[in-house]
Amino acid sequence: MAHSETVDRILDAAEILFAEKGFSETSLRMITSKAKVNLAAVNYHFGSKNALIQAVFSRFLGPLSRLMEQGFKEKGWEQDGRSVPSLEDILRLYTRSLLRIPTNHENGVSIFMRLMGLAYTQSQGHLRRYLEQEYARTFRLFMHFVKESTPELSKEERFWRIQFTMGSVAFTMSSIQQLTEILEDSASAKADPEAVVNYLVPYLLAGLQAAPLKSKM
Amino acid sequence: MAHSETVDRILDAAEILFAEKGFSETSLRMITSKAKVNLAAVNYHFGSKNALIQAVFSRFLGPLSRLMEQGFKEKGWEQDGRSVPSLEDILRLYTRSLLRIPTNHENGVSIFMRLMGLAYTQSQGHLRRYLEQEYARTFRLFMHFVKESTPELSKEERFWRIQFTMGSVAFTMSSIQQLTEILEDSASAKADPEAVVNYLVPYLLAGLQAAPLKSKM
DNA sequence: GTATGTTTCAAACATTCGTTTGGAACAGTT
DNA sequence: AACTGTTCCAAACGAATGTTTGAAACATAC
Repeated sequence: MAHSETVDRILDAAEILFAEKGFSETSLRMITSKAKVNLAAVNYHFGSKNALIQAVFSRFLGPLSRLMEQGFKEKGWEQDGRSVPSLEDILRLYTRSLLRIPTNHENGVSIFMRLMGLAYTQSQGHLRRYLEQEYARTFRLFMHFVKESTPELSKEERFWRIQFTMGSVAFTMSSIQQLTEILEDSASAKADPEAVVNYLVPYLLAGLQAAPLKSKM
Repeated sequence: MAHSETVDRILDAAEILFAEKGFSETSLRMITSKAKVNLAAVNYHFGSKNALIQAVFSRFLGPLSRLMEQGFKEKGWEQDGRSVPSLEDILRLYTRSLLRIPTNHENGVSIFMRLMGLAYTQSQGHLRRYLEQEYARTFRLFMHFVKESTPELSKEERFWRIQFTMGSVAFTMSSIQQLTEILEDSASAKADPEAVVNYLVPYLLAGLQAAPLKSKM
């Protein structure tokens, strides 16, 4: 249940394989052979494959939630209070929290982002439900801040812009590995997640703050 | 091979189920029972499940490519020529082409967009290869126009912004069905793909044209 | 040392998967 | 009528899946 050598090995192997191939395309046998544990270990320690998938996520999500809420407090932001952080501050806090998730592997951050992208697009019913339940609080907080920072937008327009924003993040992060490889072939610079975020924030900021379209062309 | 009642029924059922569940999560038996044809019909007419997946895409991509190239010619844009369309014109042309793909079902456009999103995130090797090969021309044309319209951006910055843009489109469209349902619950307006595009274009435009970040915070 | 609770392991389980098979049904031609 | 090529269909195939089993191995306590 709690901590164990075997449990960690399974989680380490699983998160890598899930990120590489997706959930359905990764079999328990791939995981257990990569982790060098017995096949039955997954069902023994986690109960089922779906439970393992959720366990992989919660190992990331726990620390991430704590990082974000800690950031709120440090900056003195309160949901009920009157302080209204700027959009850039909000985006910076969220992206920086993402980048600072503690992980085992070197590419842990990339892996987690890829997993989040997969979770959103690959419509695994149980996972979506789990994330919504586990993350409703953090997500609503983000919505709240965006709302206070973009009072000029209509409710609908703001809703869609948040979707576009999440789409950029999820999609980019879900393919960040392949993308950086493409870029490193042509250009010379090594593109780590931190650099990508520095490109991402101004883009998202401009999109969220854009003047709405008045009339259709 | 060519046209047949059975072939169409299989394609119709397959594209809906793929869009709903994903490729790996959809079995041939689900498809054939929904299409009310024999299980062996898929392998008889298409050869394999992977070939069926590609057939589903080519039924969309053929008309889409023709719509886009027709748009280029109508506007007098040429890849080698000197005419430099504005970014907004480019985005408008691409999104309008997407919206005008001829389909059988009522929600055909949403289905196709969802499929494109899945194709990009769900790393189906064969499908990615097929799309890159089939679509290289159209994609490079888009890159070319964006490059000419954003001369102030560095090569790297432009690369990433194009990724962010594609992410917004792919992600939003891949979940447009669920998202509109959410919105229709809270708000009253019905959000069809055309309306979403009218929200999307200004957002993307602003992001692509944003001033690059000078220094890291 | 014996007993107890936990973890590991090889083997088997039942299902489901994509694919193949061989003949029936059908259409068109000679 | 007899032949030919295409399409359909029930049935089966082998492989792979997630899960379960029951005994072995291990550790810890009495």
